[in-house]
Amino acid sequence: MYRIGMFSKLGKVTVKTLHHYDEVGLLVPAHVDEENGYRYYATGQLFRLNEIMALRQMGFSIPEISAIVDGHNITGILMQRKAELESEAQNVTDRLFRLNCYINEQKEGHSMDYQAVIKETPAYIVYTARYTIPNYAALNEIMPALGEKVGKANPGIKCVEPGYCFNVYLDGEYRDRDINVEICEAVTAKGKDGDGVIFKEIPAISAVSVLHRGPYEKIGAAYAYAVQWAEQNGYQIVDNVRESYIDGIWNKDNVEDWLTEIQVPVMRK
Amino acid sequence: MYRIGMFSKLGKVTVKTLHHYDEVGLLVPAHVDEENGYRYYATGQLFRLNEIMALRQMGFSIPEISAIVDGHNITGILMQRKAELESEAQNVTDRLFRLNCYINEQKEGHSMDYQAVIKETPAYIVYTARYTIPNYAALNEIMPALGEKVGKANPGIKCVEPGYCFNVYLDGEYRDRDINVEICEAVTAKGKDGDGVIFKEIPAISAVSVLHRGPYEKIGAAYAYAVQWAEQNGYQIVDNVRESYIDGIWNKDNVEDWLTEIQVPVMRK
DNA sequence: CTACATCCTCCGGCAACCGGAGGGTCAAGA
DNA sequence: TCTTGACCCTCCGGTTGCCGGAGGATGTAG
Repeated sequence: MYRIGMFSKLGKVTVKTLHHYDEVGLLVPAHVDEENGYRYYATGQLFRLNEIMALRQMGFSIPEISAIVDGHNITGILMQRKAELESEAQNVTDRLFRLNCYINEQKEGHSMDYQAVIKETPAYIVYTARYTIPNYAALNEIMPALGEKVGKANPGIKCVEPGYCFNVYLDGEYRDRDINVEICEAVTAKGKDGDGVIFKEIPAISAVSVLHRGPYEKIGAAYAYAVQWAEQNGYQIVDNVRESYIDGIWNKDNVEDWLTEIQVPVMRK
Repeated sequence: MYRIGMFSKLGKVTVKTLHHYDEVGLLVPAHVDEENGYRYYATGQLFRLNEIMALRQMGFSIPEISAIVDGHNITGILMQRKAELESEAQNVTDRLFRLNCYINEQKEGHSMDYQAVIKETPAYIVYTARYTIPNYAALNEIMPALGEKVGKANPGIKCVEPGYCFNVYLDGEYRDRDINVEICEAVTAKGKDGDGVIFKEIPAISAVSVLHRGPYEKIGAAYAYAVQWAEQNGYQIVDNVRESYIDGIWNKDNVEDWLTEIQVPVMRK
């Protein structure tokens, strides 16, 4: 029987770790002196310690290790951890890829015009209406008119502004004229459909988010960047692109201050 | 200017996170009401928020992000993080491999005779002497005699027992007769060489550690397991194998209680 | 005027320990 | 026999990036 310091050297762990394992009941000393509280370990406990360390080195948590060494539901925990590790591996390579993209952009020095980031958007209830518009500027008339129309037809419905008004572009590719667009505005509850207006619930998704500042004519670059970034980083585009209007003609006079978010719905490939 | 709740929805982060970023100075509100402490954010701050989120998704810490977005020593931090991520990727695949090994052994059901674990051994000062012994049992006579001899020749030197007496096997392969062995015993300071005894300092290393219980004749299996495990898990053996004697004839009568640790010095391939 | 949503500031918790304070214990040397 | 130094104990706070909740103030809609 050794005192904790010696046992810690035999097992190559710190005394603090042994204290901790004692406290959580993972490895309790073979004997504890009742007078002074000294912990005494038997050499045979090195087996258990070695197993604990082996499992720790595979990344198991302490409760998991407790379960494994005590023989509870071993296979389940093992398989779960395996899945976790696999997704973690995926994660790390993703991060590495993104970091490399970032470093490259940094080097090329075009001063980071755009920043892509993955965001989880919640589910919304929206009303929608489809249009084919000649150009982006036409939105400035259509959207307020539509809002008013829906508001009148459904008096109880409240709009969940801001940023929760967005458009979905139905064309597979970017274009700046004769655009097929579905205007969506998030509301608190479903109203009744009619007059080209449809209420629907759209699910929560992950999306690549890119912010664009300035007039809508130049938004193609942000759009292109987001799509390219998604492809490069191993994401698959799973739905039409959305644009969410944050600042615009309704609150900013200067076109250069308009702010729009591009959202490209994606999934892991 | 939006209050924190709205801004958190625009940016798809929690209010708690914004509080935290304010507290650590990473993203402070454009304006704070002096009366009630309400935080107000400008839409333009979404750019900074997006950059922060992008960097967080690459795994940077908050101090690192602060440095990056404020433009300090960007390249250094980026490269460092890249290196970290690469070693992390290595780490995760290693873990995964080890876990798979473990799962396989579990399945094959030979009840985990041995457990391999990587340990960091510290540097020691040791005295050494080389012998060719006919079999393991011969150690039981040689080792105490050697200890006594060295003790007499170097009165000031203390032995750092236990477990710090180990043998290094000079044969490249395992054998159970005519063994070339270097006996090493850790001591507190260097003494003077002579009579076949040499003091030396051995450096800290990583080693695969496997515990063996029972007589020395059966130790070959543990030895084999350790070496095989090291190879399978992508480690390179960088030095002769050591055996560290934890329990033996000096304190246990029953041979089945003898406890020995095999240490195979390794490095990442 | 009254809900109700939203905001504020603490405070504690999470995982697996580490570091240190403050104080008791033990063996060896003077 | 006393002292020194190594070792041991418990308790407390800190690490990272937030989350959850308590308790209380504020803002907005009906």
